[in-house]
Amino acid sequence: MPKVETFNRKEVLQKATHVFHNKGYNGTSMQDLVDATSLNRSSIYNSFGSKLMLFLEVLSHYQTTNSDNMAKKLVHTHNAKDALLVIFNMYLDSILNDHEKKGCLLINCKSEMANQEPLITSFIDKNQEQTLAMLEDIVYNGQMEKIFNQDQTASQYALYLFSSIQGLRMTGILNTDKTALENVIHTILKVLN
Amino acid sequence: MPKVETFNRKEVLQKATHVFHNKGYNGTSMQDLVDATSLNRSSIYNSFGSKLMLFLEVLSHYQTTNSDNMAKKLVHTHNAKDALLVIFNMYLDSILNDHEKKGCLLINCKSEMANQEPLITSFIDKNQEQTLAMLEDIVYNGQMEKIFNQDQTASQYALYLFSSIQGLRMTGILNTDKTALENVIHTILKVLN
DNA sequence: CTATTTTTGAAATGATCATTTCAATACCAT
DNA sequence: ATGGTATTGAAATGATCATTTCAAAAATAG
Repeated sequence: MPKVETFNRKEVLQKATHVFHNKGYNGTSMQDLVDATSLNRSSIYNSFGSKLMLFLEVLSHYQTTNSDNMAKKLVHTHNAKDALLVIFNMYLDSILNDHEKKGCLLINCKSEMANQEPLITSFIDKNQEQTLAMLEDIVYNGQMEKIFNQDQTASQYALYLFSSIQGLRMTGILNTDKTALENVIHTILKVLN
Repeated sequence: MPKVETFNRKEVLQKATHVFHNKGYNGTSMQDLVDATSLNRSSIYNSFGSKLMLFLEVLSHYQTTNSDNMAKKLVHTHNAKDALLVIFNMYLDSILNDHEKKGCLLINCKSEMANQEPLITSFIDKNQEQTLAMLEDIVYNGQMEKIFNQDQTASQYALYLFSSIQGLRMTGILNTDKTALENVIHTILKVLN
């Protein structure tokens, strides 16, 4: 039948991700997105609906990419302590590669939009629940293996770790001293031993 | 000589702070500021220069207000551990009172603008240095009093605490369970004993 | 090759953006 | 009171905002 979508949706999403990550949601204009994707304005609306819907898809793509990446690395870990180290080192890497001080897209998004766009808020909320579940699972396993103490429940430690990750990523925007950040990670994880 | 500034500058700054805190820098329009301050558009430009300059003054006012508040509470503390508890409980209070999920203005600002506006970046940088210095001082005193261990230097612990505060404040945007957050604070501070 | 369906391109929409302009107004020193 | 100066109000600026419109182009199925 018809002419079919010619562009590669993932490529377009990646280009849009870069723009939103650089300038934030409110700082990004439709013109920015047209320029970055080299898609026509009407094609964007046709394929994604609106700026907000495109942004939601960008967030989804960003999250999927990152958690796939993490899952791949977690496969090769041997115990819970290893797993947490892998996770924290992934965040450290993204800090050290973030030469433009952009921060984490999801954290920026929460900071910018949690009190403005219900669709965004519930997306972030779901994302957080997933992250907390993953962390709780790791901690629980570590406690079963007697690698981690039981001073707090796995759920409590998970929230602590989640909070620590966000703090690390925010700190890393303006403080990029690798040794100092490694030391922070070491201090964060110490309490679990 | 002339007609003199009729409005109260601090009141205007407070009203502007509310708008910027609610909607972020890019989400706030000059019209929003005119409406909120009931100042004339030209009076704002006349008195503050531009949207960015007004925002910088808002940040400065926000920071001063908060650190004055903190200094007042720190006077009544008896030791370093008390001091840290007072600080973390102030952040906990602002989380529990933040029913609109606005987060911390300074953290939001770093997330939104650290990679965009050099004037903002250097402001935030100075603010961070001050906070780190304060934390280092408290930790140092705690170590002298043998209340805190010396596993890390005061400077290292200060960065860890700074990171933890930012994480707590970000976590508190969507997780406002008081008991859970108190538990996170307890876990954060445990490593210093 | 043609009919059908969708994506395009480019322009138009009307709202809103930050900032400027300038006459009118309000104040203070004299 | 009055002259001089700074603040005001209201409108204008021109750029940019997100989104829509619609004819032209492109691609597949028959």
